[in-house]
Amino acid sequence: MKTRDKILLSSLELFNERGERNITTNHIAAHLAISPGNLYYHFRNKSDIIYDIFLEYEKLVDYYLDIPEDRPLTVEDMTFYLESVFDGLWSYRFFHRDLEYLLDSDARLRRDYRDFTTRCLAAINRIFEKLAEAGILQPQPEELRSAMSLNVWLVITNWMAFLKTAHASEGTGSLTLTELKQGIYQVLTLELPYLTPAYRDRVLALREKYRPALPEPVNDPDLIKI
Amino acid sequence: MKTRDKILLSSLELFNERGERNITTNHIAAHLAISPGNLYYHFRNKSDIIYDIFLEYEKLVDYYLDIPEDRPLTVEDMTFYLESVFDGLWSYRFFHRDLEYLLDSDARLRRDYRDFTTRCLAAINRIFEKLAEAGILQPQPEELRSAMSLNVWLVITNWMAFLKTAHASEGTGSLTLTELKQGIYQVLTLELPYLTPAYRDRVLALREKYRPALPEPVNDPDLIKI
DNA sequence: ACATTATTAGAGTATATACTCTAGGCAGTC
DNA sequence: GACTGCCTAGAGTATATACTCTAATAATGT
Repeated sequence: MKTRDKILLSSLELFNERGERNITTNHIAAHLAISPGNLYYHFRNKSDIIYDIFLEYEKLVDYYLDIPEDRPLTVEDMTFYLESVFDGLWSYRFFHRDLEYLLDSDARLRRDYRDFTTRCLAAINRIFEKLAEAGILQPQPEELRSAMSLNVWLVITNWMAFLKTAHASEGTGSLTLTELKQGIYQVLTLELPYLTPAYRDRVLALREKYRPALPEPVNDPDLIKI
Repeated sequence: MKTRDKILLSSLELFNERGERNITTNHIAAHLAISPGNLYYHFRNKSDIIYDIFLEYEKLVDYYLDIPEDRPLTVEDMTFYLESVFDGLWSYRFFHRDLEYLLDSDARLRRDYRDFTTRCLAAINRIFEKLAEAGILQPQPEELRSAMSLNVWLVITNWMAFLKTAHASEGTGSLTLTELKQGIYQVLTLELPYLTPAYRDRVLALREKYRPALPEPVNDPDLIKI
């Protein structure tokens, strides 16, 4: 693998595990056992590394959120979207953690992220629309649909931060992909009132699959440690 | 005013405006025209300043979220809760911005914030319960109510971060209290499907008051700059 | 008046961080 | 074999940051 790609990979790994704020370019170089000079040969600065990682993230999510326009959506599609989005969020979880600072330090990133958000919101909106066309959700006026889409976006992007703060310990091992996907439970909770009778039971059953093991995730007394 | 209090006040102001990450203890001292030594006479370290500010924040929100148990809740109460919570969020907005880092650097804060979250979620839950008792919302099983409360919490605590990222510029002046309160619109959107027919129109009218001026807040092309 | 305590100034320090600079290795190729 | 273009090492640097230390000044009590 090329050094440039190794830098991106290691950076992502370290950022995810310990937070962008805690990882310096020297850390990244040391982790790869290369010299700082070498790192700076491949990237002009730390921002450029982060920007490149964002481009990967963007590409991944755009790929996941591609909506087929030639056929109706199914419950399986919805499951896939939810699973995929949370997978992506997990893989690039450092990004949302320090989002505001990152956007403040890089105008490029700010602009691109803004467009990215707009695209995501439009995709969520379109998914709702198509789920209504497919008879899974009751059709709703555009105004309500876009407010709902925004709520879904807020829940999705904030779910991980919530989990981290709700946890007692700060270790990386105490937050798992499984827990993260309980966010799907929360998103499905948002859809609940709009389900058509025909699909209600089916989606309710799906939601159950993601229900947190303990009655209240917040009160999780860490009896069960991973 | 005592120096100690001036330090807390200035810190909060600077943190809110430029982010905790960008404000050093030397900045705070310089802003107050006092020496670093003086600052460190009053606070052992930066974490202690932040912790004290959190205690204020906690106290404020706990005060706001005090729920009267001797009478039913009204729509005015609900409005008050929403307005108050967003006011508090605005006054201490730096806190949620760097939350994860702050919790990772201070075990005390982590523990206290966890309890704070639990209390807030319980309060939201209780508000929903009492709004149902008052005939404003349809009663729901505890399981759904707590999932809803969590969604409300996620929307509230993430709303500001969303606004900041959705904005094109990074200036502090471009984000206003009015915009922030459009978050109330989003929270009321969550309640919408559970409103009783008797109160539906009234809450819908209330919600309209907070509706974003432009059709899509995300696409806000900054035509109207504050 | 005197002693004690609380507060403040301001220079200073150890460490970290993002980044630079120079020298050189290594593959291919004429 | 030497030239060229890409890659790498590693020492080094300017700046920032959280925090310390000493001495002086103000406030307070007796």
